[in-house]
Amino acid sequence: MNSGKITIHDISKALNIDSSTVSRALNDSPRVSEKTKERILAKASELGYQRNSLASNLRTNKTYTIGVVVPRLSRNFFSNVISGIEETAYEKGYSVIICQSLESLEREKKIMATLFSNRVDGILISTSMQTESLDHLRPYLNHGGSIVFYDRPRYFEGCTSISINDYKASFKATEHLIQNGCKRIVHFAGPQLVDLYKNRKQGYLDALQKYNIQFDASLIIESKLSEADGIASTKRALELGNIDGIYSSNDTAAIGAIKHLKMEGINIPNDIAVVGFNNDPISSVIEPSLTTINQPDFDMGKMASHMLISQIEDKTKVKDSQVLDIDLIIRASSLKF
Amino acid sequence: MNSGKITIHDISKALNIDSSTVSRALNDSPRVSEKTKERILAKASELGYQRNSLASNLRTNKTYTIGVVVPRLSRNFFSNVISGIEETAYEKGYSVIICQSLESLEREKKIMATLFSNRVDGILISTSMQTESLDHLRPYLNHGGSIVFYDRPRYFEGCTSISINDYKASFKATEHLIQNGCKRIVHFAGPQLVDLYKNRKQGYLDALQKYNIQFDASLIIESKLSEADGIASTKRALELGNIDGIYSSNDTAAIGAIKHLKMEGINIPNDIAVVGFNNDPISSVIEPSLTTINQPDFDMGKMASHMLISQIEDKTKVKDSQVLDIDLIIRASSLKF
DNA sequence: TTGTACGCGTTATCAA
DNA sequence: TTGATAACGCGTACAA
Repeated sequence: MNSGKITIHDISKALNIDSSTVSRALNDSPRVSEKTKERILAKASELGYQRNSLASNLRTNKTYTIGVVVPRLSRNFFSNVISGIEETAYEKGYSVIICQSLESLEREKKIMATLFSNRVDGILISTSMQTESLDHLRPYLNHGGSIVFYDRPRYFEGCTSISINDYKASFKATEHLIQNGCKRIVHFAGPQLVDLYKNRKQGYLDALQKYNIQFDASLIIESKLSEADGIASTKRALELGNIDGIYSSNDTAAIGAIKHLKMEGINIPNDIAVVGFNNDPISSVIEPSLTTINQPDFDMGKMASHMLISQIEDKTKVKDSQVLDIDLIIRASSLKF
Repeated sequence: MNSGKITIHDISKALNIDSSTVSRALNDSPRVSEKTKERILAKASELGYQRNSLASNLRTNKTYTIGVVVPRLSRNFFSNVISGIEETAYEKGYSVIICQSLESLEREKKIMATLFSNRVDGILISTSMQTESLDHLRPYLNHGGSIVFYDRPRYFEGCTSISINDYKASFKATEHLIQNGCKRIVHFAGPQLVDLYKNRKQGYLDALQKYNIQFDASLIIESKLSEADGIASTKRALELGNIDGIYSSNDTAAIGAIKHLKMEGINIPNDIAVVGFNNDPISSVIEPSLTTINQPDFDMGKMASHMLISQIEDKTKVKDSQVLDIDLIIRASSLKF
């Protein structure tokens, strides 16, 4: 009982051994005889001793904790990334503090201050959509902290990033539609202030160019890519006439498209083929099942966590940013007969 | 630059003011004159001072951190709960440490030790499927920590729980099938060592009884409720003959059922109606769309977080456990003509 | 192998 | 209103 207030000094007194020896024993130092080590460990568990990491961390200036800043936890993609992060962190003996920016720069700044004051050993961050300048990260870096960007890569003072090759994925997706006979492909683009969506658009454009398909600016419809946006964009696309393919920057909007096309009695894929991006669980369930890009979310989290921890533990080795490849998952929505 | 190593002593020296006064100023204590307060704050930001919470926490024995133990982050339900937890915690000035047990008791024990040693102010936990005894929580409680159980309620030493009325929800779901003409309803039950699944089964049983439908033990098929389990269970159900309804303890298995029934050319809902549990995003997309139980996951997280923090901040007030109500979302899979 | 002595950065207590 | 001092619990040079 009352096991929480036991300190090394209590063990020290109970055994008439100096607290420094107790400390060494608990840290399994070789500079303590096996015999006293055993006595100490026995007493520790008898008293229900639990180390106070606060004191230990203060003393050693090391917390075995990493901070994760995520735009929004409830998005499937991010929660899978975090799941991966947590897994690797756990294996390496690190705890994970999670904070959501909700795409707000102000929150992101507060979060950085909190993580700093808690002296986390490193930070994994996917910056908010509002974040342009990265000045608020500087104090933490100057302090000697390590930062790795995930999902949304940034170039910043020797920090590394881990992300997905959006351009290439997008190129592949568009190419796939072309090879399945599409000539007039509408692109549902995301907010162009986000690099990731810019890259997806560029991949689309370059694929068209490679196959000598003439570019028509009206075929690019920008939105925030919600399901409702997908429906609205589809309506606009149908008004353009002669559309035979839709490539959406995410699955959510693509699902909207499929729903609307079905309602209009348009055959997918023969009249209009559809390709999405993300490989949401839904994409395999909807009918017709949705061709899409699979992102290695879980693995991305594992790798990010791995990169960060190896940077924390071996500062000398400068690592390179990583760009993960992506798979095109071909399903019914794009295979014309 | 080098802004990380600034302590209150540096400010103290630079201004020739004692560090205790600096500390008071930084904590906005009323016992410092406005004038010196201003000077101190100015100097602090000039030097790029960042408080060291480790030291502060050690001294005050308070961390403004709560630990969350979750069986599996990548499940939609849990990530939404955590999203809610994080939201309320952030509002109240608490950070959140997240740990996954992956349904392993061994991991859960380690996690408890870590959270304890980090002196988190409170813990929100959904115990693993392997967890029967709660002895590993005792040291933390004795220490004076607060624990709130979420999703999977437990009775334990004055701790409170927040959960969902699984029994009632299950009763409702089964009743709905009966009222739609089902006479022989198969129940996909989850692992019966988990209370939650026990309650769901009981709700099913009691609904049958209320409507004088004779009980047939072979109609209850237990599994871990993966999609593959759902398919396997459906095969077994079909062998039983004369089935006209399936009530599954989660959507995942229900989706498996729908897929298999469609493959067999069985009409849903006219031949066999299907009801799930969880209101996964998929449930509204699959065809036919799935009737299911909606759980207020995000709100549950907010409330859990709220309960815990108010317990932390006002130990005297003993709160009651909460049971949240649930909605039956009626869709195409259960409406017979 | 063990003990001595001190410091990590902050805050609480007491005195001025 | 401010200053001096000790204490939170642990880890580590250094000495023995």
